[in-house]
Amino acid sequence: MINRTAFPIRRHKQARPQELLDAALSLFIEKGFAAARIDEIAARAGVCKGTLYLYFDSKEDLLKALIAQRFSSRVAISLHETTDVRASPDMLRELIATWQSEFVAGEAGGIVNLLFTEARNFPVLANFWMREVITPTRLLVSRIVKHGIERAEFRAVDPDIVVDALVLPLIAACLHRHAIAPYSTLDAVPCGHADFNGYFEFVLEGLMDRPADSSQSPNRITA
Amino acid sequence: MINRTAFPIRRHKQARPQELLDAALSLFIEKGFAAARIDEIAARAGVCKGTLYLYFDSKEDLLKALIAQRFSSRVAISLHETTDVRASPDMLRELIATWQSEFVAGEAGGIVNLLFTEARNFPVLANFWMREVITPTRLLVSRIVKHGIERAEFRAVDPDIVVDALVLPLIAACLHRHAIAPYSTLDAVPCGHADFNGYFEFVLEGLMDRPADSSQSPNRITA
Amino acid sequence: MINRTAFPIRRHKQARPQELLDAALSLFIEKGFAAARIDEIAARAGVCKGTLYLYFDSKEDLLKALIAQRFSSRVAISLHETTDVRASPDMLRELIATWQSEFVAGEAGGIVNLLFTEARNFPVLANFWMREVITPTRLLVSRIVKHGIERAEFRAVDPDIVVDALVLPLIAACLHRHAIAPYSTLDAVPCGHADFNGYFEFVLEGLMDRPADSSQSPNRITA
Amino acid sequence: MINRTAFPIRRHKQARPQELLDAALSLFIEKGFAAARIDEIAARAGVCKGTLYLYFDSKEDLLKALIAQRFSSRVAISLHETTDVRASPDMLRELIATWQSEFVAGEAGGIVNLLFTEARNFPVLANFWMREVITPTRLLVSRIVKHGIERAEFRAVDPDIVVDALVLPLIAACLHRHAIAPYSTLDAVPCGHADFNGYFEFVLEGLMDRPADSSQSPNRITA
DNA sequence: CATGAATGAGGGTTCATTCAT
DNA sequence: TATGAATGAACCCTCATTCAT
Repeated sequence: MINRTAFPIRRHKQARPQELLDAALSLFIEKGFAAARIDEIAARAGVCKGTLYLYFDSKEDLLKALIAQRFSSRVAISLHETTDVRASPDMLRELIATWQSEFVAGEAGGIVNLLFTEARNFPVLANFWMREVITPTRLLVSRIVKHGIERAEFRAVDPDIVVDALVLPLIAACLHRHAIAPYSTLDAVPCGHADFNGYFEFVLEGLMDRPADSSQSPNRITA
Repeated sequence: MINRTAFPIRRHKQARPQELLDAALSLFIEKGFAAARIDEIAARAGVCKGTLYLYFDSKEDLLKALIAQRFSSRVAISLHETTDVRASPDMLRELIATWQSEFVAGEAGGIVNLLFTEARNFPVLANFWMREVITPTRLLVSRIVKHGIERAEFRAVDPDIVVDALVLPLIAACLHRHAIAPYSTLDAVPCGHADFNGYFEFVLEGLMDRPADSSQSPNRITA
Repeated sequence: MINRTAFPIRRHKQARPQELLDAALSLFIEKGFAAARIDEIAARAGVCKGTLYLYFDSKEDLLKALIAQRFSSRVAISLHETTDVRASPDMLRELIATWQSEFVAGEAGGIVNLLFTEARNFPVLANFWMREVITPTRLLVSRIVKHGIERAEFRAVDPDIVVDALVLPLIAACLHRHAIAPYSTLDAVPCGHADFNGYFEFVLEGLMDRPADSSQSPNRITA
Repeated sequence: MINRTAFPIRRHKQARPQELLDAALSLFIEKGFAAARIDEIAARAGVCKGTLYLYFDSKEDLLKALIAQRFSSRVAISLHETTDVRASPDMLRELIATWQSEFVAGEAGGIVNLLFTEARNFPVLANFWMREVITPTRLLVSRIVKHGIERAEFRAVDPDIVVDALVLPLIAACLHRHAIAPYSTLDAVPCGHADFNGYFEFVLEGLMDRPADSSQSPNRITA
């Protein structure tokens, strides 16, 4: 049908599985798992339907492979790596910036949205989200906060509350960005700032025992 | 088979459409739109499959009717009602408590989750969410904050940031509660406190120009 | 497509399952389980593909239902019923005649052939054949023979050998009739006589201690 | 990948077709024609799937080649060879023993089972069975019996009946052994004696005009 | 109005066959 | 000659929708 012969047909290709995974991920994100058609995934990867089954046992297997690859490696490991680093407000700032750029602004958030959408049908996703993402992230932020409190940089607040203040808005912004924004014509009012810098400083100020000179805050409005 | 009409068990026929809508909503929330079976919706409403089509043209029509009825009226109106009330920190406290009890702790959050899940296939849901929920809520919170700043109760911060701090965690907690928690075996570490009181006080303290005596804060940890 | 409307469409029909079973059996016998198409079974029963799944869970379920119905009831029970009857050579004669007319001459043998063909893929069939058909049949014949020996009507031979002599040829003839004969153009030489009377008398004569006057035997050839 | 030709492990290329035929036959016997996978046949022959198509046009072609080679030559010829031998009871005894050991006890019966199973789809198999196996076998046995009757060793019975008595149980036992026994857990009661000696003597005794001293029969039970 | 048996398009999956290397 | 990745027709099964009763 399609002029395959016009371009050199790529065979014996080791990259096939990855192409299929990429195609599957993009379609799962676009349409959801159930609505994504095997034919379309294969077509997007430039192969026909049967070829997909040379590399993956089933549609569900595609999703599981995606989880194993995209989450367990990239996301989780990148978080664990920072676990040992010395805690500091700058670390928090950096962590939030990374999350924001990757999950809210970037496309990785599509996976998070997929995860929330499909957790019902694939409970392994729910467990993965808790074990590999939420738990280590909350732990990391919690440690930094405790460290700050011990060194008297921060007020003595319940660290879990600070974790909520830092992590939950990012999740909400991520889900809004990928589940709502693309389909709404009314996104003039953003849900969650494109740039969380201001938000982070606000939380940090709330952590400081004495906002020495709050006029320095970039969030201050000079009426 | 049996002449059920002989018994007064049969509800008024006028209630039929509403029973079907209720059944549809509960199943959409439980299983998602795609996975909800017409047979099961009809069965839950106490009628047979064919009867459903006397009242609704299609499965999609069911969801659209639900949107028109449940979303546009109940949820939105309850929020609008509070719009005109005089702004104050207590109002914020109350607003957050209402949200928390209804959407995070209660079952109404299932609708929010459905909304996020199906916005892709039914963009009207995305628009509804923005127009009827997010925009008025943010506007309301924003007014209260501005009012507080004008009266010098609050520091002069960007009101949108406070809105983010108050609204986004509630959304994240709501979605976590309904999309992740029921399917995860690892919810020992909650995502978002069951009770947002502590969180709210933390944000409020961050809003105060001088946390005069922060030892009054319930979040303070007495080392 | 087909002028369904020409004939009154039969709906609400309780006979549907049986019509489907009949259609399935005839196609399984004709083509084997694997080669029988669900579409064709449904068409032969006068319904469309999906209708079949209102009554049976799967293609395999069709076969299992057939086994339960055709084997466990008709064949097995008819054999068990005769278990208590008083043993006699006439009983043997009758038993063999019944088998011959039903399994060799009649269509029931198609089921036996199906059973031999599909036992590999559905071991339950092999067990059923042994438990419900072979074991009780051999037991019955064995009892009759033992009874005859005790009453000195028969020579004292190993009953199992007589069972072999009576049962195995019937099985072979049945399988030949349904697996080979319809597809061979060379069946001029039959494999197993159409009528087992002569064969039975031959075996019976072999059982008699003294073929008193073998000239009475119908098998005797007067050279 | 690895240059296998560097090692003498690679068989002569001329042997390739035969290796494929052997692999195909063994798989056809094990799983049946339809369930045997081309991939597995090729793998068992030590080549890859595509190579098979260098030697055979299709899966069906494989079976046809097998028929031409294995069935028409080996089996049939071995039977024809005995056709000319002088008839005698000992010949019958030997013939039955050969059949028993080869087709019932041995693996050659798998071919017979394959033949019965696939005759429907490949009528040439049915014709082969009749022309090359059944007809000559029955003819041979018939001749021996007639010879015995002429020499007054046997009673004057219809030779076809004796053929049935001798041939059909072997066929039934063969098919039972290969189609039922491997898949049944209830083979405690055998269908057809493992050793047909007793059976043969029983038939032979029935053939004798006067079982002069039947106490010599090994089948006699000494009550 | 209400029923529920029937429909049939469309999905995921298998596997004999092909063909560029 | 040999490979094995790719193909795609055909299968079983699902389920929203229809319609005779």
